[in-house]
Amino acid sequence: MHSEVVASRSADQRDSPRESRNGNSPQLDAVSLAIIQQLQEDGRRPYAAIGKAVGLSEAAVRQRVQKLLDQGVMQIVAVTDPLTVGFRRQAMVGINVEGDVESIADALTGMSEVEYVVMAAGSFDILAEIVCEDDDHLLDVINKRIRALPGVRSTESFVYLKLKKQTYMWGTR
Amino acid sequence: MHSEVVASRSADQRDSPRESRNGNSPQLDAVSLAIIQQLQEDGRRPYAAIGKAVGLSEAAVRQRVQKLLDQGVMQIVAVTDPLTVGFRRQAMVGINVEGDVESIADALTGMSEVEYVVMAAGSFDILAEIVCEDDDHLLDVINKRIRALPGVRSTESFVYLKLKKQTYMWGTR
DNA sequence: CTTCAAACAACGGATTTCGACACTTGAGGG
DNA sequence: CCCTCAAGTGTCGAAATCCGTTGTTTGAAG
Repeated sequence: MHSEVVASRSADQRDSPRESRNGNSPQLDAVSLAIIQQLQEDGRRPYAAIGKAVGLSEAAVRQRVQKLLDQGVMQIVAVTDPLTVGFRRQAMVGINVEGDVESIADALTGMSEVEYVVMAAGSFDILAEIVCEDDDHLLDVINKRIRALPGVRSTESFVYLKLKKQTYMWGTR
Repeated sequence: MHSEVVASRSADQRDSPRESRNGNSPQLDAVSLAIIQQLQEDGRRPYAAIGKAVGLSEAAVRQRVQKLLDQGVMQIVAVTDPLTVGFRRQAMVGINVEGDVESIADALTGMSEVEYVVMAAGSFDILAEIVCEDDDHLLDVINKRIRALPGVRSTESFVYLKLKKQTYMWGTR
């Protein structure tokens, strides 16, 4: 009744489970999409309930979910507003680069204060979101670490005042 | 050793479980922080395992987690890179506003294509992340919907080329 | 036709979830 | 000082879930 799904010789890549799921787009089928959608609504929804919703057995759902996690296509995590959890300063930093953009992006990816890195088109080459404990920490990261990277031409910072919305529900529309 | 936390007779508030957890910062204690950290590593980790890690009973962890979810402090969800899941165009939009910034932010919050809204300091008043299916859709949202809002003075868009990092692990450092 | 690997369903035991009840502690109020 | 109330925590048992295993089917390759 439902078929295809990609080959995907499983798990031998042992690299980071949550960074840069780039390279290959595993070509998700409708069933996997439906599973992801279920888990976007509730990351703890039981496998059996998901199976009923998408027309698969509990075991099959479990296999699919495990594979999606292993492949790095999806993470199931708790998400918070850092400002409510003790991190007092947060900012988006727009960065202009001369030379290899991707190597700069990789360097940012390695910084623990940087939660989000995107290569973009427009007046910034890279957008990076930074989470810090206080002003000193933020200043340090931006001025001492990011601006110090060779190839960074300029940066512009946007300090967060208030987080108004944060969703992961593209599936529900 | 650990205390406060509310009763949480469960679920009767049916409002949005995931938008604007602003207003009150519920003042989290160290134990709740530790619980959140556990769930940032694995959103499906069993309560008993979390309890062992943070020094609490399973039931106590269950109550705390439920309360954190009810309060909107935390969500447990599946997170993906939209680009790998069929959404071909994604962008960050910087917005300048004249008049009431918050009402514009609220309007953006109501749009399903807008996944992320932040009020910021700097050369933009608001940053909004948009997820669309294709170029036409993106163009429509930016030009017809966002720019049409009364009070929006100007916008600048940064189309995403590649998502390099996306984590929620501030707890682990 | 045979072989092989992947996906799935079925099953059973271990684990987890979840509601209910009881105990402890601390803050007020009479 | 005692009482009461509220919040947090621990224990327990039944129901549900998770998870490894096994066997079947399907599709592609040899």
